[in-house]
Amino acid sequence: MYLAGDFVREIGIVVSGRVHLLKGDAWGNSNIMAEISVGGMFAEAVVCGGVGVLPFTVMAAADTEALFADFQRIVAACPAACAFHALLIRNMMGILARKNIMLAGKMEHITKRTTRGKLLSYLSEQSKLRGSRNFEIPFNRQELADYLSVDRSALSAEMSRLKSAGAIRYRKNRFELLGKREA
Amino acid sequence: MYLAGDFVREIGIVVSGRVHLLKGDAWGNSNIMAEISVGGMFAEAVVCGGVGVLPFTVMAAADTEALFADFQRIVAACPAACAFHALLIRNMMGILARKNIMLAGKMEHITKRTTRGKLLSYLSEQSKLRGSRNFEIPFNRQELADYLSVDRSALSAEMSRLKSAGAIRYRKNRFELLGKREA
DNA sequence: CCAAGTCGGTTGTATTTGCAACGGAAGAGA
DNA sequence: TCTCTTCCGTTGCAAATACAACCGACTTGG
Repeated sequence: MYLAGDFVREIGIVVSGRVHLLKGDAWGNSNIMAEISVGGMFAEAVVCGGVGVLPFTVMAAADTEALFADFQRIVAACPAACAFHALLIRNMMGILARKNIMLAGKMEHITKRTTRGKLLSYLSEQSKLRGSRNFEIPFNRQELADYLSVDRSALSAEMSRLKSAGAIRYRKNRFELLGKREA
Repeated sequence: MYLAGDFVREIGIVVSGRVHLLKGDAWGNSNIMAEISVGGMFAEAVVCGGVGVLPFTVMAAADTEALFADFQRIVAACPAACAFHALLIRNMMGILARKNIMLAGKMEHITKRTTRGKLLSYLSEQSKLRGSRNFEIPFNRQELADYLSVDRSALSAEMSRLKSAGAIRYRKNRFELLGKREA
């Protein structure tokens, strides 16, 4: 277990079991921010960014085996000579870059102030992603609501309003964007 | 100018002038997501992540000079031999990692559903960051409201309530967290 | 000293949202 | 078929929020 504020040099990789990332506020409340399951990685940004100070607490949620890699040393040790290390770094760069894209995309939806804005932003992105105005999304209602951080029933209600306004059509997780612009 | 959806292989660096990143939705509306000024970088995550497809439109906002670097080739060209390239990749990894941390941190605040939650989450983080319950933040009210994506006056009002509840104290951009836990 | 601008707190109101509860539809399994 | 469960749309209501407007404190420049 690592505590928030600890200085870490090692990236963690969950080999078996699972790990919870906890965040505590200044008043002593804490809650689970994420669960890392087998194959998942944690603390990679902190280590690769050279920050070192953990912004969360890492706690095993069950009998867990984790692998720790001193990435700082890997990065520093053989600056140019070793093909393996160069590949590791390149792969890590790719992982971090893709995570950046995911985070930036989600941020774009969530920063919209209304449920309608968040929903349309998300649907618009998905539509472009699939290259069609008719597409399926990988979430059910509850998951979508969590992703956009809104209430499920409020999301359902908003979807109904958009449907009766003629902006979208949907059934289950298949959506179609129509011509009316209601953004 | 690059259009959203274009395939890019090159990272852009603004040498003079400035560049706007635009996002358009499925209904034809578009708005400015970010402004990159001199020294700033764009499209780096897309290129480094190997995704290639731009999720936004890049447009010069004035007479602008930009430098384009084919990072894909830098990464691929000399897989291990060249010390310069290895350093470039390491630095890029660091940049992406730190950006990840910033994004994840902001996400944590914004996903709170109430203004109070967002504010306390932010203040709590700042407090830990500075290592004291008495600290200054780098935002004025309007900037803080924008960062947390809430209304400025609503933010002010919430701060007043927290103050009279005995949870925080503040003057200008200096804050103090008190004992009462109102999270 | 005055005028104009900026910043931030307050208030009132119309909207929006979260929340709890209910009910129908669809699917799984006995 | 019957029951149990899950998913999701709907509704009513209390609470939270955005929005617009206003005001006072401060600052800046003349």
